[in-house]
Amino acid sequence: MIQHKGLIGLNPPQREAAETISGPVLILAGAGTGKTRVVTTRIAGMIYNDIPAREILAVTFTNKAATEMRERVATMISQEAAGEVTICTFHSLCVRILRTCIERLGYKKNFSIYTQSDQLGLLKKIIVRTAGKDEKLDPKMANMEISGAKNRGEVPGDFDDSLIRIVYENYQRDLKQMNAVDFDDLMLLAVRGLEENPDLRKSWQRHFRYIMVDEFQDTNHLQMTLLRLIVGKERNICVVGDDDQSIYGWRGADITNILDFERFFKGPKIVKLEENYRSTNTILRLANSLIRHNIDRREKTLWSSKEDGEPTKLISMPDAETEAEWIVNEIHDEHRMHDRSYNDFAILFRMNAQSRIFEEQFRELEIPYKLIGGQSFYERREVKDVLAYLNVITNNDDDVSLLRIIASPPRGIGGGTIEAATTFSIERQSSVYDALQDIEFQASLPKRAQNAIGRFHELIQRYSEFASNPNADYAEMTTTMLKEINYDEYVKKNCKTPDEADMRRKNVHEFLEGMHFSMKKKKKRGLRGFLDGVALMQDREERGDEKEQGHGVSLITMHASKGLEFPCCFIVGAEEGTLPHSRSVEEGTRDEERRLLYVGITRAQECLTITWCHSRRKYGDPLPCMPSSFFKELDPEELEKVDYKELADAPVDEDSALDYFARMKEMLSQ
DNA sequence: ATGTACCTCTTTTTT
DNA sequence: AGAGGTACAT
Repeated sequence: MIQHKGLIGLNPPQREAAETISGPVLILAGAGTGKTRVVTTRIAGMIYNDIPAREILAVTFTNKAATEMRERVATMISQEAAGEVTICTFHSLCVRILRTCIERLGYKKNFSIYTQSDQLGLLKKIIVRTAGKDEKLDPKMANMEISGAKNRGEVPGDFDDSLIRIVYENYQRDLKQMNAVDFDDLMLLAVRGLEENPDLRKSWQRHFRYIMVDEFQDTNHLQMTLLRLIVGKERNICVVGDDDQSIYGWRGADITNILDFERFFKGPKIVKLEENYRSTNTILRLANSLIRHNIDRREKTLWSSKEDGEPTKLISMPDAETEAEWIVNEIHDEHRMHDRSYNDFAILFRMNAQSRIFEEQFRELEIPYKLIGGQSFYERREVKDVLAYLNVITNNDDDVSLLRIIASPPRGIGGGTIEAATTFSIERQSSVYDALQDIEFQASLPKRAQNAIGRFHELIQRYSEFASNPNADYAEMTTTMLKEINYDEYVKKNCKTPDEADMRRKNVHEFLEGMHFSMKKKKKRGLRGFLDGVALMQDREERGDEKEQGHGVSLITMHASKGLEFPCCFIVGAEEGTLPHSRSVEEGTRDEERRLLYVGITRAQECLTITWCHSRRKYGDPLPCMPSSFFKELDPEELEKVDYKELADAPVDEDSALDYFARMKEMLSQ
């Protein structure tokens, strides 16, 4: 291994992790231990050691992580070499594999990718169709079951429950009929493609001789299988992760992948990173004291060379309104009196619904905030409509998208016709689009409906043809089409307020601009490629250089906070039933909730406050609450327990008050 | 075929 | 408290 300047400044374990480039490597990187730095240095090191950049693959979970890694690698090595390294998400890797081989698996090349909401829509229809309207099987539940089954490699026949078995069967059949795949299929089919075709397997193994995986604790069974298929004889696989931050078990992440890594790749070099560069020792000791209570884990103890800090405050609040009010005031004061940037603060909660009350408070005091996560841009109704049009244009068989657009805007094809067409398509095993065109089917319809279908068909056909030209300007095409169908008017009609209409119109506009921009940047990937990109992108940013990232206090779920850090964190709503969530207690996944709190605690750099409420509204009316049972597990030495009453009666801090007046004076004198 | 009013049900986390 | 769905009216 040739030394290079990137290695300077790494601590000994970091350096060891970065320098070991052949054979299996497991890097156990605790929170805030400089994981990304190690990974990027490792990639740079490989390049310095003359490993061709194109043979390196780094897999992440999110587009955001991939982009970040790409950028950081680019600062360490030549721009050119950085561009040759493949850094992508699991899902886009699979799309890449499938676009070349999916025909061998019985799908057409132009397959559509269904997002979660597409899946749920389809499942709901199937449930109604097979079990009747008042079936209480929740589509979300069904989706979870099916997704779990796919990840475990189970077929419908493996289900005892006959309803879910039939729904699973129908779901899979319909997807294939529509030439569509869901997120799990992406993994599943890529795995199947590689398993069934040794030639493909060989060629991908030769292509990527060096493989790295980020956030390895989040991998599921299928992803592990995929890795084992593309890792060649040299076994140059390096995984980085932290079992203590495994918080996606409910989504199929299999923590045994990291706990039993040796079982899959024998004799790995294991490196532990425990020196933390983020938090005060006070916070780290608190975090360590909590996570120690998990039994199945790789022992790690975070430490820092930094000094101790303020003890963590544990505050009880009467209710969620007071909690929000107090915290927002606290942030306001900190900002005014100690000149702290609003960017330094984050409010961490268990579920998105908890953010609303904080938003209200922030708006009242006119404090800037940013909601991280939440509804994605691409989940907005109007954006989904436009996407559905584009999906139908690229893949006529995509029934879910077709049914979405066929009455948006209304064009004289109503419920009756749609239902008849759906039934007909099921009988004939054809797509709804084809059913609509069927002469026999049309004969059963009134003249009016026939004409309406004719016009709709002509529209789609015309744009499909246009889109098949690889050099077409798709953004321009979409704009024209939306004008032709008078989409603006439709949006306006369906909005309660003019403001809302404006907003939606702006979203469509923004989408078109993003599309224009993205098509210009990556010209050759075509409309299909653009749609793939959108389907695989939950993170809203990537299109966002022009738009300011937004600044202010971060409102974020603990799940979404993984990987981030803030000087001051507030973990709110730490009540039994919310922070270990009641459902996780029922399901026996309390350990994962503990890790979630651990992730929350380790986000804080300098100060941390944890709050809980004696009472919280649920479904509208107040409900008494108990403090989180995790409090007993936190080292009391590191905590300062406070009751809200003490805060309310507390005299104003004299120093800060003086400081504040001094500032005001200064401001006024200018 | 479309639009409106009420009624229900829901609330975990999302790559 | 809010969204989404159903039933009914236009």
